[in-house]
Amino acid sequence: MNERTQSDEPRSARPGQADQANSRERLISCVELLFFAYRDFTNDADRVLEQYGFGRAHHRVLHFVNRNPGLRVADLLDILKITKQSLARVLKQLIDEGFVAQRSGKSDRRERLLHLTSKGTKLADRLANLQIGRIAEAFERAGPGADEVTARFLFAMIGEKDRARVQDLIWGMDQWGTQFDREQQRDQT
Amino acid sequence: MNERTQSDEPRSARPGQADQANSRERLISCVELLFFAYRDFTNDADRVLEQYGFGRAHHRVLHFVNRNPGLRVADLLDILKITKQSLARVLKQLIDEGFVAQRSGKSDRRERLLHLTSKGTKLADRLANLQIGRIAEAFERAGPGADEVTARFLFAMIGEKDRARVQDLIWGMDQWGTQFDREQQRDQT
DNA sequence: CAATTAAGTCAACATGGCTGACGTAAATTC
DNA sequence: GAATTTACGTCAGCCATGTTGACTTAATTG
Repeated sequence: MNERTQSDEPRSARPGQADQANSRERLISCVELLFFAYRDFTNDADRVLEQYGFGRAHHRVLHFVNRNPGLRVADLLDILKITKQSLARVLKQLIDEGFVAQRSGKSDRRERLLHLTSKGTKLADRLANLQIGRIAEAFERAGPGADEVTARFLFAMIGEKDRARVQDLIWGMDQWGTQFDREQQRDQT
Repeated sequence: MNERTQSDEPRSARPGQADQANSRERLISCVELLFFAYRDFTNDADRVLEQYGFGRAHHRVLHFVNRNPGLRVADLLDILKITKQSLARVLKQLIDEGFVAQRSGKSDRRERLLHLTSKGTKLADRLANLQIGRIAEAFERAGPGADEVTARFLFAMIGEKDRARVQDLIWGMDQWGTQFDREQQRDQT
C-alpha cells in the first residue's frame, strides 16, 4: 500500500506499479462515470413518461417497436432480455391505451407483429429527441470524433455473445450501413 | 427469419436533410448502444451479488463507501439520489452482515461515518475488478485514446448541475494523486 | 433554551423484474 | 389426420428497490 507514498512523480518512480495503479484509478473513474451518465441519461425521458403514467419499461417497448416496426413479441423479448410476463404487463397497457397496434403475421398467423400507432410514434419520437439531444450535446462537449470512439466503446461493452445480434439490430435494419462501416466494429485486437 | 420492416424511408433528395437524418440515425444508435452496454455492464457483478443475497443497490453502497471511506450517510444519499428510506433498507443489511461499519464523527457526533470492514472491502474490490475488467477490454477493442474520449463523453452526459460535484467525487476525493481521506479532512481541527 | 440538523424507523404503496402453471390457436411433424 | 411444437396470452404471487409521509432520538447551533 505504501509503494507510492515516497515519490513525488508517481509515473516515473516505479514505472510498472504506478502505471498499473493509475490505470486502475482511471478505470474506476469510468465505472462511476458510467453510473452517473446513465442515471442522468434516463432522466429527461422519465419525467415525460410520468405524465402518461408510464415507466422506463414502456419507453423501451415504444423505442424498439418504433425503430423496428413489425417486430414480433419474441424478438422484443430477446432484445429486452426480460420475461414474457414482464413484457406483457407493459405491452398490454400500451395496446389498451392505443400506443401500440398488433397485426397477425401473414405467413405465420400465430405471430403478432408490433407497430406503433401515430399516437405511439409521436410519443416515441418525443422521447427519442430528448435522449438524442443530450447525447448530441455531450458529443460536442467531448470534442471531435467522440461519437465514433464512444460508439465503438459502447459496442465493445456488450457481451460477446450479443454483439452480432445487436449489430444487426442497429446497423442492419436501416439503410445507412454504408456510411458507418460495419468492419470498424469487428474484432480488431 | 423476420420478414418485417418494409419501411420506405425517404432516401432524401436534399443534401442538408440527408446529413441531418444521418446524424439522427447515428445518435439513435448511440441511445441503443448505451442501453445494451449498461445492461451488460452490470451483469457480471449482479451474478456475484446474487450469491450473497445482495442486489445492485447493495453494490452501489459498497462501491462508494469503498472509494470514499468515512462518507456520511447524507453524502451517500446525495450521490445515489435515492431516499433515506431506500438507502436504510440496504445499508442496514450490509451493517448487520458485517460488510459496513459505522463510526461517529469526532467533530459532530451525530454523523455516522461509513467504512467497509475487511470483508466488505474484499467483496467491493472483487466486484470492482469485474467491472474494471470489462471496461479495460472495451477500451482496448475501441482503439487507442478511447479511454480519454469516452470519459469526456460520459462526464458530459451528466446533468449540468451535478458535474462539479461528480468531478470532486471522482478526481478530488479519491486517491488519485494525494492520499485523501474525507474523514481526516473533516475531523481535523 | 429553542430550533435545527443527522440519522433512524415504521407503514404503505408503485414499478418492474422473476417463477410456475395453464390456455389457445396455428404450424409442423409423424 | 392426430400429435406435438411453437407463439403468444394470462393468472397468481414473490422479490428488489424505488417512492411519500410521519415520527423519534440525539447532538449541534443560534
